[in-house]
Amino acid sequence: MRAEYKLGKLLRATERLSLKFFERPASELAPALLGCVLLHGRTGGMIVETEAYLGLDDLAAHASRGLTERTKVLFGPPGRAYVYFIYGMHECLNVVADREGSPGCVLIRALEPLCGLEEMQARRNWTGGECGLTNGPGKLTQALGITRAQYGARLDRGPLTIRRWREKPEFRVAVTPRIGIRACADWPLRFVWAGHPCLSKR
DNA sequence: CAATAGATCATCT
DNA sequence: GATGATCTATTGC
Repeated sequence: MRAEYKLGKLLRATERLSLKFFERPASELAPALLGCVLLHGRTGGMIVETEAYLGLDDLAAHASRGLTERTKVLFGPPGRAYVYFIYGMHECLNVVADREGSPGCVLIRALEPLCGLEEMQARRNWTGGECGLTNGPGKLTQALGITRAQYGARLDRGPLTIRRWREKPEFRVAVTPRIGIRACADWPLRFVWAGHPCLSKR
């Protein structure tokens, strides 16, 4: 676990990603996003858990049902935010992967909080440990203030961005089946920073 | 501890 | 009209 960063210091310690970075299959982008930093406004954290959703053949993926009003951003260019509302209560953030027309995406499932902890605590009304702020897909969107208002936002720059460290952290990646789905439940498409304390609960 | 229930609504059948 | 890429509180051992 790292100490909290001031926003300026975090920005200097990291660098922008190009839109090209996101233009690869979701199964490759998902592990590549581990260790990157997700920022929204003055709040943010390091990505420690992701899941890949592949598209038409992956019946667990929203895009497998085809192009609809909700999923249209998945069929567009990569590096955009796919935010959807679920269980009448939660928003989930995905990163659009792959080329235009190939609707792969990566679900961001957990962060290590790095920046704007107080603001995140207030949004979550949370008084427990730091990891509890962002160790789940619904929790992290609430903590960072991400909603469907960010649907389609580009992630290479702007208020909602993903950046990478100038000095890449060392860690091991573990792969498991995805969580909370029925179809394709045994496909090994969940990627985690092995042993990290901020992973989501089973 | 683990299991379960309840919250709550956009989306698709 | 049923379901769901979830979270929290509560119940039960």
